[in-house]
Amino acid sequence: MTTPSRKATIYDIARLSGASPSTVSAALSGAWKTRRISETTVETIRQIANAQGYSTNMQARGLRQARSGMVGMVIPVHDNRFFASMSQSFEAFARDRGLVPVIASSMRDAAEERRIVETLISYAVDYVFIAGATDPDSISALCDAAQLRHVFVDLPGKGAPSVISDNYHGARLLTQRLLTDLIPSDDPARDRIYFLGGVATDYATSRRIEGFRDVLTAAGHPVAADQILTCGYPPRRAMQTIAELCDRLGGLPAGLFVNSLTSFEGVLGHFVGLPPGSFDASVIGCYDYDPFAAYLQFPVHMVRQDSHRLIEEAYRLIDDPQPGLAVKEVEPALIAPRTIYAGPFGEHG
Amino acid sequence: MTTPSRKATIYDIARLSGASPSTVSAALSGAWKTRRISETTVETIRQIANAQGYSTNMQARGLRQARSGMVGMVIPVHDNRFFASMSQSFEAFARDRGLVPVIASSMRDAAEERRIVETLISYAVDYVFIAGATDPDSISALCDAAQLRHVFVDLPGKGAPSVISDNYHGARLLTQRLLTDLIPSDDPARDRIYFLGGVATDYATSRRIEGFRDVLTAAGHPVAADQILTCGYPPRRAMQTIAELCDRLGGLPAGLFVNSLTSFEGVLGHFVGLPPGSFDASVIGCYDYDPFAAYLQFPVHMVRQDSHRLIEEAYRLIDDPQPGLAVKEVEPALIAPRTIYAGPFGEHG
DNA sequence: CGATTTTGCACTATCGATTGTGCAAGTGCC
DNA sequence: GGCACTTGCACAATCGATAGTGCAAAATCG
Repeated sequence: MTTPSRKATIYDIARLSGASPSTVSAALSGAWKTRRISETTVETIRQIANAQGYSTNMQARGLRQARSGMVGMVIPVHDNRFFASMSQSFEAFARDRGLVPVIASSMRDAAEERRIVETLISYAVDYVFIAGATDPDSISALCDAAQLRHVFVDLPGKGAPSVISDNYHGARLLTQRLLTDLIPSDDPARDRIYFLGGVATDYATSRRIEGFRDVLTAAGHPVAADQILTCGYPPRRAMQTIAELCDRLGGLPAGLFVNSLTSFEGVLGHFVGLPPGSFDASVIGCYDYDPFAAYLQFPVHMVRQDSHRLIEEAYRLIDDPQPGLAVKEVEPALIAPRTIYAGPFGEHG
Repeated sequence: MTTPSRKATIYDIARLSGASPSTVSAALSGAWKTRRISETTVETIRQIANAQGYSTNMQARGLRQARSGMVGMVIPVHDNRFFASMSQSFEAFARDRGLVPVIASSMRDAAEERRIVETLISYAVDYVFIAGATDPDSISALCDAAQLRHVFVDLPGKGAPSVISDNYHGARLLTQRLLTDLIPSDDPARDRIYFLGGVATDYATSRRIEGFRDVLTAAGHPVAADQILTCGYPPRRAMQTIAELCDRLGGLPAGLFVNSLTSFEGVLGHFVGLPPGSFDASVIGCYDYDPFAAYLQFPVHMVRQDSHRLIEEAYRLIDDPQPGLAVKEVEPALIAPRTIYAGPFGEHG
């Protein structure tokens, strides 16, 4: 086996094998059956290609075929359990179908999101998934112009099929659970469940607030405006907000529905300053799951979104597009405190 | 603005503007200054291109230039805090230099790792980072054959520059810390610090064991073979191993050095069954950081690897390759229990 | 004003693959 | 043996961009 100074092409293999470039192409791309190339010729070519360390130039193939064999996915951030596990599933499914996954994060910035999609279009990805879209309509416009199939995940868009987590139902489950465990307080001010974190106009958050509100209202606990503390996602904001709340109430509320792990991180930052036993009279829940958060000093009920299913359904929608506008909802699960969840990728590290 | 049925090309823009395709190319690619195209012509072309929603076909450009404008990175898994935050940094740096990041996970499988690198080569990525390589030499051989610049991250290779976390030093820091907090037990069997998790032949783990051993030995606590429990990464294995250890010792050891978050997850799975107060006489540390793990019922000392710096240095090595074989080590930091780390991306969620 | 230089652009080959088409040699059948 | 098929492959066009080169018109100069 010689070491060629440049990468071998089908022309090199053609020269070495005495066949024509088109024959080499057919032999190596698998098209030889339909192109009536004899199996012996194919075998010869394969061996030479192997010896030369040949590999297809995907840019050339892609140019000719106007496809690239890549699938794109846009996520808000990588370093978040939910999205990271979506990435993992996305990649596994992509590989199953022989596609190359390209994952980019938008940092929740609409302009960045658009730029990413434009870039993916430039690279002729075969289709693209947009998770947690900031501006779905704008994305759909871009994709339509480029005739690019796309699916929204976790946050629905009007311009394309969507797969979302059933946030309303998840929030109901968690709220119900908190309500069941609630220890009535003699202090009426503290005797309520508070919703903390996220942005009220975000689709997911607004659905969760609806679920939260509906369950409480139905149980005869009307929800006041000051019970909904949508202070954004950063831990620091949540830390400040919970501190102010505790100040105002003169202690922890009877119940707390934390809307995201990052907010929960901030909540913990405050809790650490409290004396032990402070949590005994409170029930706490968090939308989203983290194995370590499940093992804190106090029990935490968590909701685990099924990112694997979300992606699975997204691929399904790409494969056979439904007539009309499909919105598929995937049920999340309530995870009891101190339970290690072993999911599709739960065993890896 | 009309909506073309297919994506506009430079030929369409050429027809519409009356210029030649090569002029259009130069105008839009930025090469017009050196190609002496007048600024008014460029402006006209730009407007038409804009109106047509033109975007460069990167496959065509890549084919011609034998580059793609993409940078590849291979990581073991996405859903792991350390690697996810590496992804985030990798992506940010890539975008800063106008490159498209492509991240793929190998699931710690050498064959998969090779396949990914071969694929990246097929797509003509400009260079590639391999994090936590399973078989670095084999990867280097592949890259050399394709004349592809590459850097190893977190686990060094002999065939290319490497940036690694200073595992030895990190392990020393953590061990020292555990030693300082150690509460001497009257039961000599339990009065030792145990190392739990990982695979002894893994580069990172072996370096950590060295650090662990050296600190203990120097402090007059020789390390017996049964103190090193490298049971792999999956939580379940760690859970079983710690259970057996506690059985054997008749309780928790005085100190525990857990080698990874996933192992720590398993350890917690066992701890949850123990009565409260069981941890009072033990000091516990974990190599790797997780904000929630830092807030458990008992204090946990954690080591935080600086993934951002690792990637930064990796890009540096790609930019100006050092003569000889560079191995850059990046220092990890010891994080006290109950501290929220706010790093480059610590504020997002 | 003629010679020389500069400006501004068009022409054309090229990157490495795929794909529609053409054609000679071989095969089967009567 | 002659005709119709089939087999097995080569030829050439093509995808959309970039880059080397050539050339007319405009500008500059003495």
